[in-house]
Amino acid sequence: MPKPKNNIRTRFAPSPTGYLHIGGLRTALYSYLLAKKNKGVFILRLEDTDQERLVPGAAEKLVEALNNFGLTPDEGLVMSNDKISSRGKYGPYIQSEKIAYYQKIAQQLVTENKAYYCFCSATRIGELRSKQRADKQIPKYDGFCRNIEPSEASKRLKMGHKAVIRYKALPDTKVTFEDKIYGQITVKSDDLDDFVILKSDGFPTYHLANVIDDHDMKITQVIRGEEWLPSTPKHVLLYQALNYQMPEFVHLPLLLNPDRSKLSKRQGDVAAEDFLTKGYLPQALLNYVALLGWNPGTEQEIFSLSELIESFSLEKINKSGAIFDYQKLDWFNAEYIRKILTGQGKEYKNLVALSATYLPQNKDKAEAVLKLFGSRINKLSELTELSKFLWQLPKYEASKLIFKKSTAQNTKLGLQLAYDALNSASAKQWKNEGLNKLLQDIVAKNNLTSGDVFWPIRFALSGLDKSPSPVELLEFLGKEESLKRISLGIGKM
RNA sequence: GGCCCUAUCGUCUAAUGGUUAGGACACCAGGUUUUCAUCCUGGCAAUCAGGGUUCGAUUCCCUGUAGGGUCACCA
Repeated sequence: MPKPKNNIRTRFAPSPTGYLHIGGLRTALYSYLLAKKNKGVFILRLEDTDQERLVPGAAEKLVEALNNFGLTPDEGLVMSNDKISSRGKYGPYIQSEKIAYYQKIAQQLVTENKAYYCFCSATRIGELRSKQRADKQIPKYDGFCRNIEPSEASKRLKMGHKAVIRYKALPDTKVTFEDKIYGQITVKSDDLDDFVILKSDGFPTYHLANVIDDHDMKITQVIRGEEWLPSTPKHVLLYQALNYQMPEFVHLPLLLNPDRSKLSKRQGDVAAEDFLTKGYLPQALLNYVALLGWNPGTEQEIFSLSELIESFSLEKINKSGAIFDYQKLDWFNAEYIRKILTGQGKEYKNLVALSATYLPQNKDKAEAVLKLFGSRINKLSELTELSKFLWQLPKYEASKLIFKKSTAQNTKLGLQLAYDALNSASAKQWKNEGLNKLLQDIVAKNNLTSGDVFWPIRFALSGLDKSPSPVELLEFLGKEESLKRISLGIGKM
């Protein structure tokens, strides 16, 4: 029996910042898609090796955020019974729980003379760097501790001197690796620093922990943002030094601000959760973000998650960064809202429930409000403002009741006739078709135009230049409230 | 500044060694409608520049230019 050729294992390995970055969402999505496409495994791991930047509850938030988008990990950090837990046999999936192991490996590299203890203080390093900068040199560690004898080093460690472990990069060699997106990349080792792999607090740096974990978790594709491309040679060096099998590197083009810089907090929202609270649907956001830097090779734009899995391929990812365009996102969101509104299933119920959160005083009316404004909004949060006039009597100038092609006389007549007709309308008639016929009849039988009847009623009901149709409003407001508003209108004439 | 990456409408993108360079968003105009939105029709708009290679280059190569990323005991 031949073994399955591609036992794909991908991972999303964020650091716990307290929120899911929109770029991270896309990285997670692509990782998820590649795994699912190949019947592989998608893993969530937490890279929390920076003790100074610990954010409480960050792991939970991350798992939840991913769940919101349907990107549930097969392995690693998962939610069960509202609590975070680990699943899988390659853990720990939280790096801070694995410190001793990283230390052991770092020390092993020292033993093998592939790394060394460095006792330089932060002050010395800082001064070195500023001097180098002043001299227009590349800031780089000068190798001061490179040749300290092992016996000397252990003596100083025993005396309690603080030290980091640095990787010993060999001079005059080249590091070459193949990136699935960017192709072959070669860097001279002289351009590489003797980089730190273990910090003086005993925690590993990203470079070390990431390489060890990806190896331990048998990751086959390292998928991450392009900002990691310059440090990948360091990782390649570590893979070689540790005799690990190299994974495939897949660096994704960056998501950009409108000014083409890396997408940042400064210039708008970057937390996926913020988009959700603003009334973007997770499906829409995911769909939009999927198409930033990747295309299906067809002209299809609307994709469900399963359709994305179906169509996804690494080959269709492009190399240049993509500006995050809110207008296009709005369009996607509007498309999803409109599409969901035509159905009646689970998605529809969900949408109604979501809408209710934007109508805190009138939650029970969410479905009707959605029906009224669904085709008029880009995001659900707009419901709050748009629906305001439904809950309070409109204020407006009498002249506004008159349609531009109409007269005061006809308007007043139209309103009055409509009032009478509506007043005697039965409950059964108080529905879209019935109401429409009723108003049409008034127009036809009294030699009036639509503008003489429909416009003033709509205006009397809404007090707005732009609103849903009078029939829709009548239906929503009900007989009593509608008649009240119309008679107030007549009173103004 | 060193290193690395990138370059098609304003934006996201498709395509090709020979095309009227396609689509979507946005924008504009028209139609439908009582208004708005939806919907329909149409329009505007791009291969960064200069050299090669070639019968022919937007596509391949080089240089330039522009933009970005990165140069931490952060990830």
